[in-house]
Amino acid sequence: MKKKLLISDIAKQLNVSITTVSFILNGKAKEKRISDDLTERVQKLVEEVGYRPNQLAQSLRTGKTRTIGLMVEDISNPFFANIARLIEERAYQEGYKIVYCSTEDDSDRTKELISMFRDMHVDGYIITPPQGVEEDVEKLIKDGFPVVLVDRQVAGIHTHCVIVDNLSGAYNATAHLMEQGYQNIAFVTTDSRQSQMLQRLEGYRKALAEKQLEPAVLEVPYRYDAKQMLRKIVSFFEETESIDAVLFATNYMAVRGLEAISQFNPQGLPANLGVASYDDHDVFKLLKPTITAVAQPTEAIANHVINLMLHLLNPKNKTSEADTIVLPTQLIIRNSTPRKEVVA
Amino acid sequence: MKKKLLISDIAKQLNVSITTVSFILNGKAKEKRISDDLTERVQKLVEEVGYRPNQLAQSLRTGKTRTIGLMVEDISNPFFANIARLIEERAYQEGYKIVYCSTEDDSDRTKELISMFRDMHVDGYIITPPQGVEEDVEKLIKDGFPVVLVDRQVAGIHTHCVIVDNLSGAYNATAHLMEQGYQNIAFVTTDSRQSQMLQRLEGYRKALAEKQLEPAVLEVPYRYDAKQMLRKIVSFFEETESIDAVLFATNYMAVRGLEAISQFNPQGLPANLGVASYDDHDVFKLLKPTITAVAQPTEAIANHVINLMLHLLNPKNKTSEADTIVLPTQLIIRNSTPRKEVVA
DNA sequence: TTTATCCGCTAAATCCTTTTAGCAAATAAG
DNA sequence: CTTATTTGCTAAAAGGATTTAGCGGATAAA
Repeated sequence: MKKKLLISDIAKQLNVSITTVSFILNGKAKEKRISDDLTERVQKLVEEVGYRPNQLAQSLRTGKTRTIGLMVEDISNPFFANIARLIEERAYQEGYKIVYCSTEDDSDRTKELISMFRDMHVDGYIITPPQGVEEDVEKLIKDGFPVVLVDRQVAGIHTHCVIVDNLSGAYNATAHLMEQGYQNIAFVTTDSRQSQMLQRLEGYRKALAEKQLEPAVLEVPYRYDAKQMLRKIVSFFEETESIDAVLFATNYMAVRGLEAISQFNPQGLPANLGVASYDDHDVFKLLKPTITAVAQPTEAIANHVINLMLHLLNPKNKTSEADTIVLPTQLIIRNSTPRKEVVA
Repeated sequence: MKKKLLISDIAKQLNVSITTVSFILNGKAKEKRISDDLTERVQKLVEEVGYRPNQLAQSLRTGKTRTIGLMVEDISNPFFANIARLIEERAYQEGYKIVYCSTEDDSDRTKELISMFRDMHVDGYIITPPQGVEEDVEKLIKDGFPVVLVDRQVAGIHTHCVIVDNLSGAYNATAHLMEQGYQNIAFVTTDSRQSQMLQRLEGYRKALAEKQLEPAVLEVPYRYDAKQMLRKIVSFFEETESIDAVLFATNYMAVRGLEAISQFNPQGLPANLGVASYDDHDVFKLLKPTITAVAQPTEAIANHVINLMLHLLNPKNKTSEADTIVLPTQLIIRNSTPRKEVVA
């Protein structure tokens, strides 16, 4: 295990000062009027011996770690996993590392994680905020850290934010089901008061109201595990028999819900049932009845988020106004009829 | 933005030396014979003012970051996302952070990531290694870093390793299909030479050989995207019409493959086709024909990995022999008949 | 009485950079 | 011929902790 090279080793080799080497390595050769000749010799040696500055020492001195903290609700949820993956990709290209973790939508846990990230000296924060962390996040902002919220907004936090048009998404999905002739459309959602969930509910209600149809909403407690959720959905369907179509508020609820439904029909899902889901899923196209889905623009979300963050991290940019980016969803219609895709 | 507290602030407040405070905070009060009285006063003040040591300074001095680098093939793959999630959970409990990233099974990328992790001074490495990184990983080991491999082995790397019994898993799935009466069982896999894939292939071949059945293997190039993969599978089925059952080597190939199959049957998947998949998937139970799956013990994998890593990170433990842990899979049989689960 | 040991704590070195302030020699300006 | 300015580089401080080596006085052992 050969011992790590130090900047002093480089300096000694070339009979120059540490300062000079540091300037050159940090691209300040010109600014500090180091001769081109010396600049080259230093760069050549550094290259040859493979010297790499100690990042801890660098960070200690500069206060920057070139690390971004990413807190999603659940990294094992494909929606977040995909976004994380795309953000990570871009971040690495720009010389940033990503540290991520799952909040589980728990405010205490989230507070702890924020504090952990502070301890780690991350340069910026990307967060899908649960309720109840307003103060902690506002504190981050007040302390001058770049903060970008994703997927949901929280009243009381005034910062940059990337979300999708949940209301229209749910509205369009519901409208589509109505166009197909369904009259008793249920909405299965969670009981959490996350903004994106409330907006989806509103979109559903709005579409029904326009046709004077009655809403039928099931709120499954957020903390329910797969089994409990399944049971809850089963009994909901038992109680409200007239239902002929369902809109699920998330893809994992759709999966669980379809499982519940199939318990009625050992032969499989009833072909006459109308099913739509907020958030698409790889396997929806395999199911019968095929499932219409509100696809979220994960790539666009990730791109906007990381662009915003990189912009904020660049000291050259003045701190711009907090702006909210709302991205459109796409309704992916999967009927027996030829499939079309329509921008919502 | 109140300025950060320093250890010197604490020391000054109590008229003691920085050293003393440091000893107390690091649990060396007894060892260094600091009086109980002073120890308490220091702890009380630290608590009151909320002092937290600067981790960068700590790490610079100690050389430890309490960070573990986790490199999986693809964090957006549910199998890895789940493992990552579980590992993260335990790591946080033990005061370790996890930094993770996706190798995409690309050796150059992986080498870069290893080098990045070194620069970050992570304390340990958890890796799903692609081919071609033997030297780099061996170097890590030689330099004294704890390294644990997951999901696959690579010849030439001699270190701790947690894998599953791929051969038996594939063997059991194939045997099950044969018991159901299927005679022409295809195996759809990737062309990558990853150890776990080769073992699955071997399990499949072994089962067929015992009954003198002919194998029919399709290797889809690893770099193919969803569309290309689909096309490849479609043409395979067209060419080999006699096939009456398929074993897919991964769950994402299964999803793609089922899509391909359903292109023949606009009504849905043919009910008489036998389908099994290595790696289970949330939605398999919704499909017709239901899909028998080789479930991997994600929780056990994650637990073994993190336990091993924590053990290695503990300086009290002598460096133990490199050992390979092989975990059993579970064959989840989903037939029209009542579902049973059998340990493989 | 002398020597050794223990007690309770601390000064200073160390980890490895970046950055501020400035020096000595050479050139330009007055 | 002074006095500024520029040039090319550097010494030393700073960043915030951990850790080694040790100090002066009190007690115990010989």
